[in-house]
Amino acid sequence: MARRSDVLSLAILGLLHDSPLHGYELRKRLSATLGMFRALSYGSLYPALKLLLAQGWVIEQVAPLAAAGPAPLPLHGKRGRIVYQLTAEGKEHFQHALSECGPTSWEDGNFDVRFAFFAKLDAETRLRILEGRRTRMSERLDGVRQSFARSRERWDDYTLELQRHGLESVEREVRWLDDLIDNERRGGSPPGSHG
Amino acid sequence: MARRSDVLSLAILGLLHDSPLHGYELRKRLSATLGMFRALSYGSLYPALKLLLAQGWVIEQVAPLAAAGPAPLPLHGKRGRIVYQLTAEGKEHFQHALSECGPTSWEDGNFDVRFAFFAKLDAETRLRILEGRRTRMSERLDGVRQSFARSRERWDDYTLELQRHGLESVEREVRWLDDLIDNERRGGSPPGSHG
DNA sequence: GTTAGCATGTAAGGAGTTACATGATTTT
DNA sequence: AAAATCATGTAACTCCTTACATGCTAAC
Repeated sequence: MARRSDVLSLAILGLLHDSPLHGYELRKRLSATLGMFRALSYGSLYPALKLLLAQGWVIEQVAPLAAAGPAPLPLHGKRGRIVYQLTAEGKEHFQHALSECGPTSWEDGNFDVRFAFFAKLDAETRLRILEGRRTRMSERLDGVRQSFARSRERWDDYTLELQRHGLESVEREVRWLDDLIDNERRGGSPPGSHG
Repeated sequence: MARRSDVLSLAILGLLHDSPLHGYELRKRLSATLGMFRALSYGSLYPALKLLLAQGWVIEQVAPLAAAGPAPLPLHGKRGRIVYQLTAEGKEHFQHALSECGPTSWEDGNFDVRFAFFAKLDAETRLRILEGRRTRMSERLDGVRQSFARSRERWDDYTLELQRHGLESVEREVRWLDDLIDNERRGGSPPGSHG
C-alpha cells in the first residue's frame, strides 16, 4: 500500500498543500527549491502524479479558463492546464508521512525534503529529525577522517585534495546542523546568517 | 561498444592502474575515496567487474597463496581471493576515456572521478576540465540565485534556509574550483589549505 | 514565420540497491 | 561457540533519465 520512501510524492503533496498547481509549474518549483538543484524530468513527474491520483491523494481539474492566480495567466485553447489539488486523504497522508521520524527520515535523499516542510511539523519532531541527521553525519565524518588519516601516503595530491574537500563539506554540514539544533532548542526560527 | 558514461568502470580501472586488487578491497577503496562517501553495493561492483573482464580490460587471477602485499594477508582455504589486474588494452582504454574533456566530463557524477585521477592527465586537459566544471557551477549558481531572489515571500523560513544553505554550498564549490584553476595556471600541485 | 517557451504524456533503458544465497576466517 | 568480518555472487526491483510524440502560445 505505502511505498518505501517515495520522496517525490512527499515533495509534491507538500507543494500542493499551499495551493493547487499543474505539472509544469510543479516541476519548476521542485527543481528550484527543496534542495533539488537538478531539474526533475517529466518522465518522472507525470507518472508520479498519476500515482497520487490513483491513490486518491490528489484530484485533477482541467482549467480551460481563468483561474485565480497572480501569474501571467495565458488562456488556453482546446485543453487547459491540468491542475492538481490535494484531497482530505492526501493532506492526512502527507501529515502522517512527514511525521515519520525514524532512521529513514534522516537519510540522504529524505532529509532535505523533510526539512523543507519543517514548518508543518511540531518542534519535538523537528528536533528529533535534526538530531538523527546530526548523528548520521557525525558518524560519516568519523569514517571519512579515519580513511583520510589511514591513506595519506597511498594517494597522490589530487586524490587527497578531493578527499580533503569532501571532508570539509561534511564538517560544514555538521556545523550547520549544530546551529539549527541550537536555534530549535531556544525555540527560534532558522537564522538568516552564520559563520 | 563504449558505454555512455560508465563512471564506475573508469573508477575501477583507475584504482587497478596502481596495483591489482580483489573485489572486496576495491569496494572499500571506492567507498572511502573518489568522493564516493556512500558505500557501493556488491550488486553493482561484481557485475561491473565481469563486464570489464568480458571486454578484455582486466584479467582475473585466483590467489590461493601469499601474494605480494603489505596487508594482513590471511591465507584462504578452498578458493582464494579473485584478484583483478589491468591489461594493456585496459590501460589504453583508461587513458582514452579519462582524456575525454567534453561536456560530459564535468557533469555531476563524472567530475569527481576525473579529478581523482588528475595526476594521470596532462596539465592542459586538467585545466580544460576544471574550467568546464567552473562554468557549469557558475551557471547553476546564477539559476539558484535568481530563483532564490524571486521566491523570498513564497516560502517559509525553513524552506528559505534550505535554499540559502544550498546556495552557499554551490558558492563554496565555485571558490574551490577558482583556487584549483589558479594553482593549475601557476603550474603547482593542489593546495593543502584554503579559506 | 520561426524560434522559444508552455504543457502533457509514453516507452525503453540505464544505474543502482536490497534481499537472498553461500561459505571461510578471525576475534571475542 | 558465537559474532564479526572477509569474500563472492545472483535475481528482482526501484527510481530516474532520455528520446520520442504532440500541439498550443508568445515574442522577435
